[in-house]
Amino acid sequence: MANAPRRLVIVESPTKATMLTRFLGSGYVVESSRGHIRDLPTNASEVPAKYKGLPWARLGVDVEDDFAPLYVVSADKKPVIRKLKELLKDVDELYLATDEDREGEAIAWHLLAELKPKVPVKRMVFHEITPEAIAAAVANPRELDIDLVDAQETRRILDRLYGYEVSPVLWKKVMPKLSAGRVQSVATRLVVDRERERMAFTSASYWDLLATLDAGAAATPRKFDARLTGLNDWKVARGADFDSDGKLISDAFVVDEKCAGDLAEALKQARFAVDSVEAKPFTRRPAAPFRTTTLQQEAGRKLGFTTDRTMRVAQELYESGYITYMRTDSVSLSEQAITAARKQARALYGDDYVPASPRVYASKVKNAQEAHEAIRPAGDSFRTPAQAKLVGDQARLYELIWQRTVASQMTDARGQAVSVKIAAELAQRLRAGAEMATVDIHRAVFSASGRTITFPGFLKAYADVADDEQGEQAKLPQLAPDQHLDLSEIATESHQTKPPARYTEPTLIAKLEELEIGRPSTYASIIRTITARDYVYKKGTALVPTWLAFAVTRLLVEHFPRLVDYQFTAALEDKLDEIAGGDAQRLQVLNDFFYGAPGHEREGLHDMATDLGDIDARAVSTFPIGDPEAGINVRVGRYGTYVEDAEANRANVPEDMAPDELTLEVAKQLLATPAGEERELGTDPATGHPIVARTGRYGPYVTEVLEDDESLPKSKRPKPRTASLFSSMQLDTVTLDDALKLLSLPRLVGTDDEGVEITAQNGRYGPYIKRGNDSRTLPSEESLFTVTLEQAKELLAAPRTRGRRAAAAPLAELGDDPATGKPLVIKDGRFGPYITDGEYNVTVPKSQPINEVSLEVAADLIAAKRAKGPAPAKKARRTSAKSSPSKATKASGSASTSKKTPKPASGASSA
DNA sequence: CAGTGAGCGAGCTTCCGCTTGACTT
Repeated sequence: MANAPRRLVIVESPTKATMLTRFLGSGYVVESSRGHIRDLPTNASEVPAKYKGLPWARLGVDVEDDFAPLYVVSADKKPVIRKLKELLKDVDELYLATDEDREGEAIAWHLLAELKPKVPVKRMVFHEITPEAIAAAVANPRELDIDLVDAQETRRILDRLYGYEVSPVLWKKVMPKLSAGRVQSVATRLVVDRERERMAFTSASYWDLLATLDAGAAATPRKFDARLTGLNDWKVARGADFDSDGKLISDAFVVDEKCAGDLAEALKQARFAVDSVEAKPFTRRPAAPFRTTTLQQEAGRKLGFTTDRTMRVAQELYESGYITYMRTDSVSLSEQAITAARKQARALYGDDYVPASPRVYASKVKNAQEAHEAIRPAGDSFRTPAQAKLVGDQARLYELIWQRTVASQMTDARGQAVSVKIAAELAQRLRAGAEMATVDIHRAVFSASGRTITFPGFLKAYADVADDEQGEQAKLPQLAPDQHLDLSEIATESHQTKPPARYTEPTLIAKLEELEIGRPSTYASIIRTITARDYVYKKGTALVPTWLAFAVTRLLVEHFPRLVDYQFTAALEDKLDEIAGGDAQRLQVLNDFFYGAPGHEREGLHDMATDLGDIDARAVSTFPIGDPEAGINVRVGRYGTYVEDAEANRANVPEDMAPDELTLEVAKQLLATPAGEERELGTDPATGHPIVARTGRYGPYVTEVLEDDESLPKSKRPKPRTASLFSSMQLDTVTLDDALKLLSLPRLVGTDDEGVEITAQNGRYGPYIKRGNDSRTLPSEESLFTVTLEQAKELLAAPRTRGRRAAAAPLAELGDDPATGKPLVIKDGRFGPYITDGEYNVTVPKSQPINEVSLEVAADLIAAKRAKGPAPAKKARRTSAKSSPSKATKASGSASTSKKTPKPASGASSA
């Protein structure tokens, strides 16, 4: 007993660890890493002190040394590492059982690098948790796949370089805090491009007829509907016959309103008879079991869940053991699951509903990594929804998953598709069409179709949305050619072609999956990111782009075209596969991406993100509305989006107005309406001008309304007096008296001995007095009205550096810097407490309590600052792209910027 | 996007993929 070897098995998910513990029994300790355990530092606070100040610290990747990454264990991962190290002390072997995909392999490698185990290490993989699978995994360990780890690291570094080099371009050219990335920027572009299609779309209108026909008392159903589809021997135009410009693209006949009305009238006298009946058998196969994206789509369509909600509920079901892992790109079921599904289908519906051999589904996802199974009920016999005894969202989502899984192992549905054509001969020819092309119509053709299910097969268990809609199709009676029909009702219907629909959360994610962008674990967060950045917002379920998204997308498309190319990620995936297969070098991939391929240095990210002179910030944010000749633009500004005409008149664009709603007419209307809310306070008795209170860019203010003399150019028109409210006043309570008082500013305080005027006024930094070019801040807003000439002269006589600054004593005096002899003090500044020696300033780190800052620490901080130099010198740009991939690696330091740690195989053979 | 005078210490924002954080007497 005591001699039996003890093993630590590390998996990624705690839930999986619990399940595994049950199967492995004594001798095994199973613990989880909870995902990745370390990563590149996200910001300066995560960069270890010894790397601070290095030019590449911001990136966490030393782009000058073969893109060596700097990895740190973030604060929330430290306890995990501590726990694992603790457990490692008492075992004889370590099994790294992270997922068998790129990320999982990398997690295993990071674990190895961080835990530095002294015991033998094995890499173990399994895709399903069954006794057999686990036994096989234990019996067949392998070594860590360093090429696969390399592929992951390349992906990680490239994403970092993209995100952290391009985002700052947006800060400079569009707005601070914006972001760009390989995934989010394409997601945003998709939504923007779709909106552009909608804006360019021209609708076409056409008409048709809907006839209700009576097949006689013996028929069931007796009445059915048929739609006009032909006239004489021409096809009648439908939506598909028009293109996005509203132009007819076929030789179909377009029925207009008059024609439709005339036809309806004429057809009341016509003879209707069945022309042809066509019946075709059809079969339908069940859909594959769920993977993450299809679950999100179906939960959205059938249950109305957002992707976030779907994933949250699925996580709950997974953690409580009801379903298998929910972040997967695989549609394959384990043997165990196939057996369970077939057994359940047979028990519930009978032998006829289960095919002779199991159905096998292959993944259609191109970059699928298949580390997990499809999403299905857990276990080797499924709990039916009733047995599961779940409630609420969990019950609904479980039922959906259960149905889809069981149905996926059931037989095809079979049925008959019937399509009927009915001809109506007009008693009199009808003349239709406009002057140029009039035609005679003598015959109208109507069509009706219906589907009947003869054997439901899998539909017994699971009907998808398409089936539901077809279920609503009216049944057709038995009909025979030449059978006479009576017209019961006839109605004209008008139709318009519709622009392409906006993306919804699930359809956007499905599109990203098709483009191989993003992973199951990130689909829901992609939506969160582009929403949080205000690139898109939801209108109902539709994703609508903002004008900000238009501006950002335009900048990227015009200046970083390669990075937002829809094929970029797919091509990258190919490269990563080559690296994983040992057929490509990561260094070359990164070099080409960052510095440009040899001879194409200009196309490297580094040059593109550095030379910003070409990017015209104003142009990027300006979009003409309608005809550019109209001179009306929509512009994305710091304070929101507005429209502007040639005379610089401006009006805000309401936040909930979708870009495709902002037509030229709407823009003109916006410009014609006075902006924003305002409150009329009354009339200035002195001038007769109305006085209003408004909220502006700098907060609430009052102003007088002058009649606009349209004949003068804007710059020549008289400017109305304006004044900010005092902080004691509010927009909805300010009175006319207050306003008049405010508008009386600036106040002439008096004239000094030299005859120079001293005035009191309110400004950007608050109240102040002014004498020529000299000024002093006043203590309060009220003092604008009370300050006397004497007080003003006194203020002006004092040096301006007095006042606040002199009053602000240092928070602490630390003593003299041993290096320079200068006194070090802590002062309170706009950005918090900082240490200064009079020349250099350093903000006190947040983690450091001010009263505990020692002289030594302060001196070190100042010294570090001094070492950086007085002004951050412009980074010298590399002139030669690296072309020698085989450079000596950096001396392997403790911070593990070097990747060449020995393989775990070192101890794999433990005999 | 209402207009208006100074002078002081900057430094941060951001990526994509893995995963679930937790307590206290």
